[in-house]
Amino acid sequence: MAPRTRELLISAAAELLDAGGREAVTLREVGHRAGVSHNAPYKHFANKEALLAGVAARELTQLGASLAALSQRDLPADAVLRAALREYVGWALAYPARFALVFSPWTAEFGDLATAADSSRSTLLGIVEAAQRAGQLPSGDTERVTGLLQAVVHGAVDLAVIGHLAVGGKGNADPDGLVDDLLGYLRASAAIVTSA
Amino acid sequence: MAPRTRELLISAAAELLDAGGREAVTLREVGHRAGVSHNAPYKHFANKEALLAGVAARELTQLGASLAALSQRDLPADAVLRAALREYVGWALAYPARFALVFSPWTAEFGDLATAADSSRSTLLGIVEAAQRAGQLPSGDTERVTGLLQAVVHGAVDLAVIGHLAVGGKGNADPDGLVDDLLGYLRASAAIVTSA
DNA sequence: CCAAGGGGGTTGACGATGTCAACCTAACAG
DNA sequence: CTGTTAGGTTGACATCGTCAACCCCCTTGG
Repeated sequence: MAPRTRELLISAAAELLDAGGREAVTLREVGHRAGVSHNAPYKHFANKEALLAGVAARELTQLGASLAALSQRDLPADAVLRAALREYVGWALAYPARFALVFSPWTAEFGDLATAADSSRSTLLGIVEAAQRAGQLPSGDTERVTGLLQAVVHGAVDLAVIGHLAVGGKGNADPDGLVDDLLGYLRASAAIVTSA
Repeated sequence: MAPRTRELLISAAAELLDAGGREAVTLREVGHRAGVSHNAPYKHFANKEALLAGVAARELTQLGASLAALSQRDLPADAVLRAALREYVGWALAYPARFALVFSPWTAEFGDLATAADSSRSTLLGIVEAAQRAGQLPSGDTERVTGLLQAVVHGAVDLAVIGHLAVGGKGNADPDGLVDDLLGYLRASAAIVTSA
């Protein structure tokens, strides 16, 4: 009566991931924490990588859902954009190992992951498009603008997580500071691109 | 008379890394490819992570040296900046696994790595400063501008390596296209920021 | 010249881990 | 009632990281 085993396995894996990084996730310990025995995971996942893909898919799905919820609560477009960035940055800084897992190279064979990625990307496209209409981001090819937005934010967050640098010199532990810096930068770029 | 064993080990590890990612790097196979027996690596590195840190340090050092060489050949500042970006992007796309390794979370205990990182960062600072003087990048706090430049480029490259997106919709396999897109974006932001 | 020491290498062992194979059992379909 | 199957179990195996013990030059101080 516990078809929730699959979810328990994913949660246990996420715990281990948070505690000790990817290497700390061992199939056996995952099984143990889920209350099943060392080979039970194979009844739900083809192998270890598939389990990790399951974790990544769950994270991406939740993130996408948060963004979708944001864009439904009718707020001004700039507030939605800011909140979306805070969501993303806050998640990455709170769970750096999950962030690293989600944005690590995946082979194309994990359908769930691809689906979750597509879904959250299209939500993001909607947010960007609204921000464009509100003049908060450069008009023009939404795909392109979204790509650049993703690049700036993802790059800043990744470097902050690693600790290689702090954008704006404010240190890397503060999501709000990071978001403010990035938004300021984006607005400046937006101004010139829209006027060109 | 082969005190080159350490370098051989690093090269072997890099090979395995390229061929199959981090998981494919096994201490035993590294030893074998270097012509020594399993456990010889422990005479040169404390453990597997230290060996990988050695690989990362070598990559970072080489990249830094390339940038330093570029900034010495007296070229116009914008050409140096462009060439530096091409170097970085080309390296990352050619050796995605090394790129992922270098920009993965490192514990602070690897001196070589920190040294290499500091060195190449200061070279980059010099390039950015020259570009600022030439009006190719916004004037103002060089640290901050460098940080943003790094964020945009690193983010775009990381996403391209993963395949999650292509900046500008041009696909992700073309270093030159990526550099052109990024430079166009940077110039646009430079224009507004300097004029403000 | 010799002895001491250590850098660099070897073999052997051990525990942990991913994965395969075989078996079990309860639920459910025909 | 009978077969199938999803979900779980135990046992075994090869591989991997790592530790311990040993060994062989080469250097270096006396």
